[in-house]
Amino acid sequence: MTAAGGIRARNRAALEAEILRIGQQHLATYGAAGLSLRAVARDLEMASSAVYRYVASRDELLTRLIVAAYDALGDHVDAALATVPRRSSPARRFRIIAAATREWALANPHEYALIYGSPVPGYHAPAERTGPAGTRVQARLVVLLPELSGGRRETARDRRALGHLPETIQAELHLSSGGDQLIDAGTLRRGMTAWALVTGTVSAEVFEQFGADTIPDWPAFFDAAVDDALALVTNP
Amino acid sequence: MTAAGGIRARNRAALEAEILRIGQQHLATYGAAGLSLRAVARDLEMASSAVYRYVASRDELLTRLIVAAYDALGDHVDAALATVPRRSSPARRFRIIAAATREWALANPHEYALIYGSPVPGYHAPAERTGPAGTRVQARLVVLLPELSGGRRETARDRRALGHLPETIQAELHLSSGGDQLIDAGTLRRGMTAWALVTGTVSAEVFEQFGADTIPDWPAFFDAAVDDALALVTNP
DNA sequence: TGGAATGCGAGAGCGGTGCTCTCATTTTCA
DNA sequence: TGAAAATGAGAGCACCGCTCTCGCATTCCA
Repeated sequence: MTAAGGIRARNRAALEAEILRIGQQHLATYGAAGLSLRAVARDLEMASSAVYRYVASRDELLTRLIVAAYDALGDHVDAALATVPRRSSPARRFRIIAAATREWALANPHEYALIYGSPVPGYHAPAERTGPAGTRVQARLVVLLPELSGGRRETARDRRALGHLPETIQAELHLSSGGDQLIDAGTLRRGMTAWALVTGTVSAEVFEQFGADTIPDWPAFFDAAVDDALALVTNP
Repeated sequence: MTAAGGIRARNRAALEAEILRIGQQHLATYGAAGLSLRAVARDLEMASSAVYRYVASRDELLTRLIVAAYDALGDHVDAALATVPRRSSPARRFRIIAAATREWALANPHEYALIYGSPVPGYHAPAERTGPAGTRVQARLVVLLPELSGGRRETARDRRALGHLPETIQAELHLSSGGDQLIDAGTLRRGMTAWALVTGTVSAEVFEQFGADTIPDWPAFFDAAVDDALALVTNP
């Protein structure tokens, strides 16, 4: 018995997109562990074996969902940044990026878990596929750092910790924004630590690492943490 | 065909312990997603149905593994603290707790993922079972905070964020250590943020959230982050 | 001490999963 | 138009969580 109608008519790209869409839906509903290719196939009214024409494996679908999640977060952050004047203060932009990240994480906890939680099964998301989408938010942050940083105090330890990373970042910065600002190891190191503070706080809230209902006012807690993160970068 | 010999002889407690042990082994090897009751049963040379006499479900085993992971981390931190004089400075003790947490996380990434990563499947670890073991490290930290904190500056936002939490903690502190030190909302809030910074940094390393091989010297990066976390608490 | 109650392990079985293989059909294109 | 490629379905394999029943061993207790 052949499936209803029109399935065959949809072209490959549309079908791949629909598989991703249904996958996102299942991910949001059941979480990564509950994601099943067979269930996706059922929603598509296709035989489970047929979806393997479009997705090589479950891990392949998971990888696509990770990329999609990175992109969704990136879009959300960019949209938030777009609501604010182009040359608003870097501190304000930092706060907006942090707040948008928290918002998106709370609205999409399973997607957030996919990218900022533990790597799902035993499998390792291939960096060459998640890379470009995965660094969008960090890229938005890095461009703020030079202006944000009060002074370029850097320690020998900062330089040791990051090695040639500042120069690498510097080159990319130069290419993308054309800015000629200098990123020293201290600023970059503190910026990365500040971001770890933000994501650590978001994870604490989303994953209830302090226990459920321990923090009565998470928005206030988060704002305070973001202020601390900012102070970390601006007052070395 | 009945299993080899002596299985029946082991009493219930020993068998439960062995199930946990094999579970830990599988967890460390294959990760939480690869944990299978049937595979544990095979290692025990038992029928899969028989292990259900000792473990109600896979989630039940997972919950026990979470508790065990919390305890192992707590033991590791306590052991590290024990190598240092009883009245060493709170800053030194903070550093030891942070370093021990990182050590343990790197040595046991899957266990770390279980407790500081994303909540595993769709299931929610019952707080009444993970609670006592889950707060051991935090308890070690909290007792350091009053002495660590330079001044008790607290903002209205700190008080709003934490509500009655300081009093609750205070009462528990008084019971356990008998100390009469006061924890204000500012100190506690900054202490929790500092801990989020530490776990955020550990997660960044263990889960490769900055990308693989981005940070050339993680020990140096981590030490710098811990110094920032300490500064956050001591210099409000 | 002997019978009853309980504990325990094994096996079969249900519905689910990922994935592969084959086969028939459709579409594409030279 | 006819060969080649793409597509979908179905059967099937091995694995999973979990349940049920059955037989045997142990324990308890009258």
